[in-house]
Amino acid sequence: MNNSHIARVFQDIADLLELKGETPFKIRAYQKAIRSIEQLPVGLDQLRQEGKLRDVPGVGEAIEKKIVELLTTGRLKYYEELRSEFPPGVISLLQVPGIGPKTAMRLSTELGIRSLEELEGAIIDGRVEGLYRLGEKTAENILHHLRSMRTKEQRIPIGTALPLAEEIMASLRQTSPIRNLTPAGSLRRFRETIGDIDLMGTADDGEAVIESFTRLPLVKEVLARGGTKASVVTHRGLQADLRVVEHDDFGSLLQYFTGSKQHNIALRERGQRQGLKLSEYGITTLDDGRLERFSTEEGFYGRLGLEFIPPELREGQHEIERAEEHSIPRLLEPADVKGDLHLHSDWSDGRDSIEAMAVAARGLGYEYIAVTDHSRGLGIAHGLNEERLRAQTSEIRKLNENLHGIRVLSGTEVDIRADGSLDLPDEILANLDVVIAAVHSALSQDEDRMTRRLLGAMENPHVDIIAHPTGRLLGQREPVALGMEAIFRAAARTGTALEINCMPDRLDLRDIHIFRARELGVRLALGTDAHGTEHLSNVRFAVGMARRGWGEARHFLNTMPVEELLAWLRGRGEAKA
DNA sequence: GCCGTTTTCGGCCCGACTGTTTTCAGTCG
Repeated sequence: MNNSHIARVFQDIADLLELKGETPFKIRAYQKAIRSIEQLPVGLDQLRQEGKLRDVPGVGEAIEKKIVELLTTGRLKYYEELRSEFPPGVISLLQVPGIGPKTAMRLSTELGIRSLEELEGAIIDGRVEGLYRLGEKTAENILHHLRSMRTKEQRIPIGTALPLAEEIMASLRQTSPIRNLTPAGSLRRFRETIGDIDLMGTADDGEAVIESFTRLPLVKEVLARGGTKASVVTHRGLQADLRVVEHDDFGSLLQYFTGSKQHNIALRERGQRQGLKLSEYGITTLDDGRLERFSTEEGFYGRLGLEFIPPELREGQHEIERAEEHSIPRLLEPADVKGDLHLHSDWSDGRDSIEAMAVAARGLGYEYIAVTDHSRGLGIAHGLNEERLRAQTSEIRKLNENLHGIRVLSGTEVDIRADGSLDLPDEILANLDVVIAAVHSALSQDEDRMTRRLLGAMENPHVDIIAHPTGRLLGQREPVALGMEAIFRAAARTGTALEINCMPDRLDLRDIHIFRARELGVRLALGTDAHGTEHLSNVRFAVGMARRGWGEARHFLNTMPVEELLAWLRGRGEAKA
């Protein structure tokens, strides 16, 4: 029973308690615990063994007991009893926007509705609008949400959302007098998936800005339009909201709309203890009812005695305590990255030549790149055999004599075969500057086998980096079964770096893994896995993940200057051997 | 159900919108 299973059980419990009409505080207590569990960088089973379950924010005596019961028996008596109190299918009605606990219960008990299909039928038959306090408009509204749930994509990868947001912002800046335009919400916090695009800005003439926004070419439908706010649907079916606020309130509002919800709740609870009431309009002193407004977030946090908290850390975990101590680390920034350690050329399945990749990388201000084409086992990707790899290495040597301002390192992305052996012999690997190893096949192996497979690769003294360790593809493929804690400990022990793969559909390792790996002293490496020059800038997505994992420049290989990096790579090989 | 620079008991974030109301319940972010 892993963390997400347990979180799901608690989510069901929270929903059921809502249906039951339990006190909101009890429900919130569950929700707080759920958020914490979802963001936990270690397994609950491990915390239990260490006796640290109660250290998890929101886990007290009762929830701890329930976690232990779930871990040891795989079941939870309280949950089963609670479920038996309600007709089957009621919980599913809560997924529909506009349907809360009260409505769900009435639909279920008065009309016998047990599923979303039955709900749709009942609305069409006109049975729903007959219920007390449920009119025609409400029924219509529910039907609309019900149908759009089917067609609308749930959350989309940040790799799709951010470029789209930037496109919107660029055209809005051109066509309207908006100032301070910036993303808010999960986009600004750099979550790996985004529900909708939230944008904010200031302007003297808010209405003119809103007007321009709703007329942008990529707007497909205008959902709502007011004097200071509008919601539109863009051509990809993604919703975008714009808020135009007064300059003097910009800090308060940006803070509020950046979230996360849990962060804001924690912040307000803290404010309350200081006799302050926090809202999107500012900070009110409870004694005299005086409202202070803030044009910057720094001012807002400062008023609470906190240092500025980078948006990527605002998840309601420990960031507020750290800001109180003024001990928030200086997080990794794009400018810290001095090179790319994972990319492909037209020697394997890349599109561009090594030289073209090198020139593009130089344009980004890099000092070096490592060419890490696939090994022979990946036939479909034109993997290199020993002979071609030797030829490539000598071409790189020649290239380096003629190239200025950038150094090309020789390397490979060697396949880790199903049996754990590597696809190229050690003597070949020994001649390369950088060796990345990765799993590309037999992805359904069980946890024990897969873990041993990766551990074996890490023990090889020539392997420097493990690429995309969990193999997940966002929204398409689950991560492979892997004992992450064992992987992290082995990586720390052997000095093998783990990659944060920058491909927007991978982002692998993910934020909570980065957090834990770093905690255990694992070195991390940023790799774009670029198959063309245009992919090199994807590094920003991994920088975002790194920041969410509280990563600092010192945790990453790519922040070293080239000579230091080469020395590290050589020294590490010797130490392992 | 959690939790403590007021508290081991008594609090618990804050505001807005919508529809169905005649003063507000329900839902959302």
